[in-house]
Amino acid sequence: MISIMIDWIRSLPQQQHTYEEGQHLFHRNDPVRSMFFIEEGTAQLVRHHRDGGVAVLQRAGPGSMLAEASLFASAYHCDAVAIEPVTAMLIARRNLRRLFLTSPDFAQAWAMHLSAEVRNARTRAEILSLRTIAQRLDAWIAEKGALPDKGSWKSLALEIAVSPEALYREIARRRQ
Amino acid sequence: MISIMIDWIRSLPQQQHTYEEGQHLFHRNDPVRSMFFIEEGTAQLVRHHRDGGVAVLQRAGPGSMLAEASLFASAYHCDAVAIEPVTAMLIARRNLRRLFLTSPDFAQAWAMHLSAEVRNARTRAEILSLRTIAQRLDAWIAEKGALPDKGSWKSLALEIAVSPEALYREIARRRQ
DNA sequence: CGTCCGCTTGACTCAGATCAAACTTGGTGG
DNA sequence: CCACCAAGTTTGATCTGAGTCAAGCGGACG
Repeated sequence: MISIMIDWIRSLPQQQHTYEEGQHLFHRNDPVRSMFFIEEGTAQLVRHHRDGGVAVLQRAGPGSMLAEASLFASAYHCDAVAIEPVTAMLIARRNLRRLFLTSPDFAQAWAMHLSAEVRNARTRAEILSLRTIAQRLDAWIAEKGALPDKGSWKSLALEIAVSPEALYREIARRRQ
Repeated sequence: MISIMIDWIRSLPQQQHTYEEGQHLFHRNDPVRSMFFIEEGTAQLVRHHRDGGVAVLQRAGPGSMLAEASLFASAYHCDAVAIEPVTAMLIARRNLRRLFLTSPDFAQAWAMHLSAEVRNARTRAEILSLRTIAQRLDAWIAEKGALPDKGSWKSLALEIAVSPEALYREIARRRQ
């Protein structure tokens, strides 16, 4: 999906930036100047609540795009934070915009990418609307194919919004 | 947002259809032939689980588009059901596609619309990842501005995935 | 006037959050 | 090579928010 777009994006002027763990790539309400293309590391889109809690809107690993939804927006609608050292390609928004407006093929690839994001986000919401851990895990597995490897169960717990302990227990129960 | 696109869409050949309550506008895996523009009534995108439960991916009322994410997909990824009598405008996909590919302005409007859907869906997921009713209601209100009127609390409960009774209690608590 | 539906409230139950303590593992530095 | 540390995992005990069942209320509408 994204891979279709890479060729186009690579043809635009770009600038590489690195970010340390915990550093912000951008802040909510910042004017949108660049689009971010993650080459290494992982960044998260997060939103802060008045009660101090943070909610993760999206995790973006190598090969994914950050803030695709902002190409035609005037300001970012959330924060982007590196959760490990990140290398990112920055593409000036106006260049990407020009490409979009002049190349129908790129525009189509972009629309397909956005559509995939819509589906992803809706699927996540669908999973989160289930009431029990067992159901959420089933739905997650139905979507992704299989349970991930051991080291990443904690972040899976975060993704499906259950406590790690509860998820461990559910997994243990299934191993019976 | 959508209003920007209406003018364009209106210029295409269209066909009006009506659907009764409970009738399907399309089924999952059906080949995508048309895009649906709701004029009257309400339809829902739903997905069925093996355990018989249904999950609502999206509610679409008058003025909104159904299956925008399918313009470049080959098959629908969920079912669409009328939850009350629906009048919809059907636009042949190939016409909309041609418009997208030939009009950069329309393509931009379309991309903006998809971006808005991405944000909506992510916001919904964000709300659903909160653990208590109070938090979900706060987040919902922060997003939409205010508590809806009395007749629609039940569907609000559905949207934030809590039982109606629990929501009523939370609202009552706030009226103290 | 009766029926339907959304709302209200009570009582009970339980899945899962939270706190807590141990155990596995990989990596780091002495 | 080993002590040590940090993360993730495992398991136990306790508590509570919210789901469920149930019974009653009130307005809309044929």
